[in-house]
Amino acid sequence: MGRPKIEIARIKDSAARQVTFSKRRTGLFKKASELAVLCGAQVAIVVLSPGNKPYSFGHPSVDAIASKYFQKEFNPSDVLENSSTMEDLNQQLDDLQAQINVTENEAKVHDEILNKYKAENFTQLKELKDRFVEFKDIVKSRICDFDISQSMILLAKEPVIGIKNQAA
Amino acid sequence: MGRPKIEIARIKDSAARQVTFSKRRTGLFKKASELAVLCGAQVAIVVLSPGNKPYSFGHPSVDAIASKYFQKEFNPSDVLENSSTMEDLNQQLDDLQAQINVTENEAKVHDEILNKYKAENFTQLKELKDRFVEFKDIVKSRICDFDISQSMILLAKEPVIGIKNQAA
DNA sequence: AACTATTTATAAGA
DNA sequence: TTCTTATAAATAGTT
Repeated sequence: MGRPKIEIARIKDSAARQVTFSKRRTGLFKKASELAVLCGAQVAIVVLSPGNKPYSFGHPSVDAIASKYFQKEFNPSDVLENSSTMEDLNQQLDDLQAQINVTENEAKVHDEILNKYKAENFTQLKELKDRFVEFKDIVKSRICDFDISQSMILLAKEPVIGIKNQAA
Repeated sequence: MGRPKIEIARIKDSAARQVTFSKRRTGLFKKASELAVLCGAQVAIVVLSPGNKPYSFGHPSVDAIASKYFQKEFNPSDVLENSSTMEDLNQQLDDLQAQINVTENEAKVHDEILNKYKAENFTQLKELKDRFVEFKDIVKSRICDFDISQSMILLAKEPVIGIKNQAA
């Protein structure tokens, strides 16, 4: 970067941190804008400063992108009964297993390229985290979308107990 | 940028556009990560490709930042907030993010121990896969056992949510 | 998936 | 803060 190479770690000096925050936030938004224009992509960014002050960038808008992102294929009416959803889940699982298998095999072959696969696993890990977030969102939205008093639920490691007792 | 200076306008050639999308998306997420770490900021990015395929980056998570940004209350009742289930999910997410952060930092420090972390990531990956399987099974069992239109879905390690509101 | 020439981003300093 | 400048980092086109 500038003259010195810096390490990516929290900047201790608060004035310097503020300056860097301002510069890099501007740079990030510029990059986002370029990505959107060059590639016809939609990009939404929300940045919260350490003091929780929000800054946002959206192309076309944060709201539009957020609603797409959070709704996705999971609308209250067609969420889980939709067989394609289950197929999606199965497909995702298959893909995941395939990735694991590939990684496992390749890792045995070339010790030299372990680092590369390490990086790929890391990406997968982050993607899985996002998927996990997604699940949580689904749960949350389901709870929001229906009257709690009408329902019972359950997310269980083991199959659900007590639902039938609701009527009782 | 590379050899030629390019103008920021939609790339016409679709193959080239895809390549640029991939490169710049990676670069954008890296910049976002650096901003978050350097400045202690929270950053969420959602990118939708022209084909609407979603990619996301979140530090600590898209979900957490979106919740703050939109200031949404997700609970029609306040049951959820007291739910140990949601807390568990959030805790798991936090742990996951923490693991990711740790790995990310450590990997930069000691190249020599990359393989060790690789192995740990791999373990985490498999554990996540198991968790994903678990989710899927839960979903599937719920679909089998209940009429979706009459039900709500609840993710809980224990069936503790909302029962008390039934009478209300 | 690499390479590399070049542009772009930016850390310090003024 | 804004501008400057040296230098690190990103990346467009190529192979």
